Amino acid sequence: MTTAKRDTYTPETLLSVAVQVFNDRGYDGTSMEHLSKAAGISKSSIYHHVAGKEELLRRAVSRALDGLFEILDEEHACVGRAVERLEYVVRRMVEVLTSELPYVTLLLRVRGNTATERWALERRRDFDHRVAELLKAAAADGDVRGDVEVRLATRLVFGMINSLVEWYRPDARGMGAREVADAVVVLVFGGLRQES
Amino acid sequence: MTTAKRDTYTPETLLSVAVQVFNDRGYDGTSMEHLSKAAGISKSSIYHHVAGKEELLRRAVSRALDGLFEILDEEHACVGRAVERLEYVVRRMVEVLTSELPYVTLLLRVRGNTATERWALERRRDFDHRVAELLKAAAADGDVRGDVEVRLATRLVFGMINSLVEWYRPDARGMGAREVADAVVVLVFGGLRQES
DNA sequence: CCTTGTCCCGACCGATCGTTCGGTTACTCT
DNA sequence: AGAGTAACCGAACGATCGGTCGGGACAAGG
Repeated sequence: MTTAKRDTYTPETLLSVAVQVFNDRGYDGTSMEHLSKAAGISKSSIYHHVAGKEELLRRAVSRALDGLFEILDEEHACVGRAVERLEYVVRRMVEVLTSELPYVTLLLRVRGNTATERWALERRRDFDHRVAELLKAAAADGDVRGDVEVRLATRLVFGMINSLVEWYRPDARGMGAREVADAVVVLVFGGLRQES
Repeated sequence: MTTAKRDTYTPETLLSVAVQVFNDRGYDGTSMEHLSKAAGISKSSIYHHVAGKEELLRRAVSRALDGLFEILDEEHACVGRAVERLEYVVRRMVEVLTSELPYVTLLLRVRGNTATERWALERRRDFDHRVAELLKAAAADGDVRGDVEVRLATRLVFGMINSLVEWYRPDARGMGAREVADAVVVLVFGGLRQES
């Protein structure tokens, strides 16, 4: 009775379809007609499951943001030397980006046209600031180079990590999330140059 | 007679206004009504200068792509050790990104919904491949670490550089294009860790 | 059998989309 | 002054937008 198997849509399964289309065409470039074609149900049927287009967006970016913020509550992100906590957060960010790829992709592309989008942008900024403070602490410890501004370095590192959503595809053989996380950590902390 | 001063719009001046609005609201999220408000002329007047919305997009991404491809033709990008050519290209990319910021921003956000957008994506891929070959050559020379896949490293470095369009603003005091270029080169090649 | 509720549909709503058109200004050149 | 034209405008086009509405199909429970 509780979780009887249904072959119909739930708000969650519909969301996974919608997010894919949003990422393909862009949120503004996606019409409810596009969604209905992709989901295989009529346009009006969508409104039986969700309140509208913007609710789909809100659910998606919420899921992405929740996944990111959970990182900061984990033990390894809270205790220990700042530079090690930073490395842990970077690695976990890559893991969340890859495991929640379509949702994070959508989050990183919101422009701020609606109230929902502006709320998403604000929460993103909060997360960025939390990580920036971590890097600042690592710099104060002397574990991170001091010749690059903390704010600037944070943005560049975020840029590298967030670029995952532009090219990472989970089905690519020989390129697991773990391998990407290792590469990101190596490049972020060690750089491109050969260490002889 | 040749370049008599006019206080009216040309396709170029109109483009600079349009690109700003495109970047604010997203291309699909921008209506011709939005453009007319921002430009201070009526919607129909826009069509006196350009063929339509898509031509504005094509002009903008063309300008960005031309600026990027010109880098590869410059002397320092063609002669010398691969790792040094790579460093030059990275530095010049940052300069082009900052000097042509709104146009490159628009370029990096096209999704591929129209023929124009797909053409832009294809040219972008060409450019990426050219730089990837440079990094590959540097790896063959032994000047770049071999424990990270060339393709992966290229994408991550591009991600860091391209993220400029998400936060760099030319009016920010104390943060010139030169300073950003230096920081990018330092981080890309040397990494975040303190070199003692 | 009949009711109840879930799930879905076609038809339609007012609004807005990108674009077109006929016509009016306002400046340039002779 | 008159002709020519670049720049602009309001009104309207068909299409599509996000969303609504009344009702049909179908399974579960009585």
